[in-house]
Amino acid sequence: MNLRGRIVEVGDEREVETQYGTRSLAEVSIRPDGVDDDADAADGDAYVRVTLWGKWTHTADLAEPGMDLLVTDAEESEYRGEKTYSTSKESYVVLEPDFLVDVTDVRSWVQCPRMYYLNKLSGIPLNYPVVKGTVVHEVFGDLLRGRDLDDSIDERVAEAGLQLGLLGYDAAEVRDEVRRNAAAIEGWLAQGTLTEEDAWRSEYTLISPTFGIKGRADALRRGMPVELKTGKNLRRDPRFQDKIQAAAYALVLAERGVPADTGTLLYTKNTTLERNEESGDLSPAKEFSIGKGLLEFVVRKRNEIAAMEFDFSVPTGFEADAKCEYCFEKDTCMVVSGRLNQESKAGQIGSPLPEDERDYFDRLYRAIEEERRETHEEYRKLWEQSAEERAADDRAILGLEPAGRREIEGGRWELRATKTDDAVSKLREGDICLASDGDPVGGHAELCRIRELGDEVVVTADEPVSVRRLDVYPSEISVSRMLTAVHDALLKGDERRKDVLFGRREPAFTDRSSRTYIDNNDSQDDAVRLAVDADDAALVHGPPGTGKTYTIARIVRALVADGNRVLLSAFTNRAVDNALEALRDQGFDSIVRVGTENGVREDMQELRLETAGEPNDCAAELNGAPVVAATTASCGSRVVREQSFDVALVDEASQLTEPGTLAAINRADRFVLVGDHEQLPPVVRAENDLQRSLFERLVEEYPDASVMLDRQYRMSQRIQAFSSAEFYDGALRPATGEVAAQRLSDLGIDESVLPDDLHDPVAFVDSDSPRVGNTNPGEADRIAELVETYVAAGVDPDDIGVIAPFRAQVAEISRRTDVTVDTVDRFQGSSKEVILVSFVVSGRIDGPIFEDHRRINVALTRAKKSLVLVGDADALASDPFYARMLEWARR
DNA sequence: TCTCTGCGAAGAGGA
Repeated sequence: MNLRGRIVEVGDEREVETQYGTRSLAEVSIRPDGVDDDADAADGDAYVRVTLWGKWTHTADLAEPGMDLLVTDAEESEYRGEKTYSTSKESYVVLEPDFLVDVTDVRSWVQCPRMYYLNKLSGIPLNYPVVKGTVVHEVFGDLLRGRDLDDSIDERVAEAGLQLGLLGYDAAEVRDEVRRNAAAIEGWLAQGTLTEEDAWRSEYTLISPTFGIKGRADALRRGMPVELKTGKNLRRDPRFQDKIQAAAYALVLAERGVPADTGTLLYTKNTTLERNEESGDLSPAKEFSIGKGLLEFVVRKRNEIAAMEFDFSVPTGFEADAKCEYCFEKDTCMVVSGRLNQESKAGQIGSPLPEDERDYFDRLYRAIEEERRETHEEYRKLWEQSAEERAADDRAILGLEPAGRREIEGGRWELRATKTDDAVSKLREGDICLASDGDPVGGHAELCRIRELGDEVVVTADEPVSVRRLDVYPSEISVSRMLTAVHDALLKGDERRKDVLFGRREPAFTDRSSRTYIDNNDSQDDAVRLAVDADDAALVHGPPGTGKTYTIARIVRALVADGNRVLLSAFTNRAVDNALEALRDQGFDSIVRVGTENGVREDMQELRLETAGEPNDCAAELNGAPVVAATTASCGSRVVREQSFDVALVDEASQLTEPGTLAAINRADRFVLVGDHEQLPPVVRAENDLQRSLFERLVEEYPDASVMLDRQYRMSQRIQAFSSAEFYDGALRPATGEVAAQRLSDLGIDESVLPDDLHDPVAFVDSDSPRVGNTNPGEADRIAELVETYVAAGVDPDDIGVIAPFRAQVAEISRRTDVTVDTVDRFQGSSKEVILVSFVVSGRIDGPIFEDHRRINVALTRAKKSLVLVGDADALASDPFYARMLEWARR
């Protein structure tokens, strides 16, 4: 049986005499899953003792109370009337199984735990071995799928064009080198033993809930893992860490019931001309047998990582017997150790960062790692939640019926399936997701890209799968990039900027020009001047409708005119593209847009940087661009990390975590942040230090470095009044009399046909209807009627929007009307002539979504001419803030 | 059960 629970107590290791001789053991007490946390120790079933035998005492040594422990194939026995458990010959002991360790991380940990840590912290920079390695891996996959070698090389090298160009490589030389590597693969494939195509699988995605491991095997050959290495190894055996990697995949396969006892390492730099020193072998392939002992070793190493991550500790390198003098990362290791004052086997160089910077690092490191755990939680849901729960959570599309497959170019597959219901999900066209036969973890699953998501679903994948279900596949990328951003800011960041970030120096400004940039709006004009004059940082506070995007475009133009290279960034693709649209409207289009094909709006595609092609051309396009536009997530990408700018301008800065903002501003000497901390804050999964944006912190710290845009062009006076008073100290005002006085009649609507209670630009309709979960069907009915009323009065349905706090209510209302219905969060940044807000609550106002009043500020400031609040008056009146809102709406 | 956008998904190397 598998035994799992939370560790309560860990005993010391000791030795006992058994019939097999002296053996070591350690006892661990756990509270098994399913036993109530409050259960008393005296309660017989509350705790269970598990004896970990032999080498598993190593894992006991890492264990701490509070950690989760899993013992597979545990043996049950009675000892003095008490039921106890112990490890058996078949057992594995897994610490914190929910912490999913990547196979490549186990590999680097085995090399040196410090290398694991450094890779995580600083990310792997753009370098040739990695780029080439990726290309060779792709060509390998193509060959397995039966593709022509030259076609594959041409295409795969072209795909890496931008990266190769930035590294200064020429396509022809790379093709030659890849061809030499591929020759080793081809030669091996041609040895004749591998004729049955069915025995091969390429790029196999594996997740192991039991062992807490995830990864992608390069290939499976007759069920055995094959790892490709683009280096050279002339010795008889595979390198130890390479074996570990293959063995980790074998472990996951074992969980799936298909144990692998042999692993193959393919060293493609071993040419058939070079004879193996010891064995005389000519083959680049090295096989090794995978025994239980090796698998157990992998699990113990994996446990070391999980244990270290559990308490956020930092490895020193002494855990391993790797020799620092041979390590490529030695210098980096010593610098990081020195700056962060970490103990390290390699030693330290340089003096430690000031204490407040190290505190900041520790705080953010912890917060980011908490986010990582939340991401792992998302993986866990893949197998913990039932299919129906996942579908209800919008994380899966179920009930697909396979409707054909077709082999496409490159030996890949286009898979079709038909939807049997109209359930919604987070999945969008262009997303990477997990397509499966219905069981995403234990069954056949492939990572795929969604091409079409209508009644028919079309995906492309490396291998064919009968698509019955699609699941969101979580990614750690954003978490990893946050961490590297913090690393870059502290360890590579300019001292001058750090002084500003850490409150040691006020941002400085140089009077560069006294010219007027915008002549009909003083605060916008001030904002542009502030940004142009900033030597360090400028902050532009833009409440709803104040012409933020226009101002941003004007700032960028002014900066470029002064000879600056500008990075234009924002949290979302939509905001980036909006800023670009404004720039182009102002006649400026020397812009390169960095981003995925899917993320970039259709009309901005022509600005998008081509990442595939002739290396020199790709690199020149990027390097020569005076303005580069990308989301902050993209700013953390390997390519953009290589770029430098004079100024970084970040929109939606109030929605960004500090690390998210750092990712962009790290690339530049100076920065301009634009945002509104009275609107939505960053969305983070865990409650931690990431909840407050850098924008908000700096606006409060340096009021003199900020300008608030105070004229709004969106709402009538009546609509803006509450927001202005509650959130902007009354400083927000209509830009013109026309804006202030606008009414539906301006659209040619005869307002007299509207019922009396809708005559005022702000109206309240008491729904007096009960909340059901996160919906309020009665309120939804009322909203639909109101929409009809406006449409009947002549309002264009496109001019009407409905906002609700919960997605469930959004769905409820969407079923009743065709106008745009969305959550507050998704409505941020846009507006409509008429907005109806559904509050859902009844009884008492509670729940986190109502506590953050900034969300309400967003909801109430989307309407231009008419705003209708629909809710339960009694419930709203129970809270002072909402009571004030009611008073305003009912005036 | 609160809200949710991004991101290549992984990729290398030597005494």
